[in-house]
Amino acid sequence: MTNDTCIRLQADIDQIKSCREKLKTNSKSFLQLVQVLALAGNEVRLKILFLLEEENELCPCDLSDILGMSIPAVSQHLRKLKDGNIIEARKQGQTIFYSLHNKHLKVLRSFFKIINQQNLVTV
Amino acid sequence: MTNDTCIRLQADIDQIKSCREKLKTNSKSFLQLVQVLALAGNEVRLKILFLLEEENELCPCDLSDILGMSIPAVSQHLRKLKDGNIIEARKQGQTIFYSLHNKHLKVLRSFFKIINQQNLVTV
DNA sequence: TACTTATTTAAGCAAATACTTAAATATTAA
DNA sequence: TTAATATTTAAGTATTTGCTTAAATAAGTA
Repeated sequence: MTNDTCIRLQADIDQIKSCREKLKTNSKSFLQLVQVLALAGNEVRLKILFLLEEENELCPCDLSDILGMSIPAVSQHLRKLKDGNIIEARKQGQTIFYSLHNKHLKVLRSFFKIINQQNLVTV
Repeated sequence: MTNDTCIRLQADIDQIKSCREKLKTNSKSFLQLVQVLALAGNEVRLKILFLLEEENELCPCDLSDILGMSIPAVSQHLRKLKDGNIIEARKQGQTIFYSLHNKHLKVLRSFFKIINQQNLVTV
């Protein structure tokens, strides 16, 4: 703690303590949610998630076609989503179908809801 | 379109077209939502947003104290949130109080709801 | 006026991100 | 077994991110 730390004279010590405790209480929730938000906070990945919700399952090849980007690029996004337990893979022959994982469906659905609502408003 | 493009033999052309259209229809919504998700998808910023919801308003100084990080670091996060119209500033003397901006309250509230729900489940 | 306080801004830098191309893996077809 | 297809992985790179420290603003105080 160097002397350039800013402790306001009027700072409410109790408020600050209470805030620290709130953060501590919810620390796990923050970590979990941040992970999902960070993954969904990328245009390509949000589109992938949205499409998986709409179409149930899609393969990297189709996604690459739909999104107009290279297969490795799509594949790397899928890997991140899979590592985060947000999507899961099903293999059928040489094709791999990705779909939304149950674990974070609730959170994701709240995103999709927003997308659809925004659409109703802005159009 | 190089020859290494992957167009599956069994690809459902209609499905792909329909997906492309869905993306186009929602393109604005994606951009808007992605911006919020990306900003909230950082642990420090999510905590700041959560605290602002809980405490109504806080200054950079208190946030730095609560979060245990330097003032410039906090200030730079606040700037991003302000640039994204997620928070707004009120000046009182030499103190600047930040609070959640109306524009994205709905989206943010859905995040906070998740945090609180997760907490009920995991504890 | 000079000093302290609250905050921002700027420059610098290490780490993370998101792509590219090329190579590796695995399944199916000839 | 060889070739084609679907996908992943790896290496390289430009850009972005999130911090640090130091300096600049701006408001209140002595």
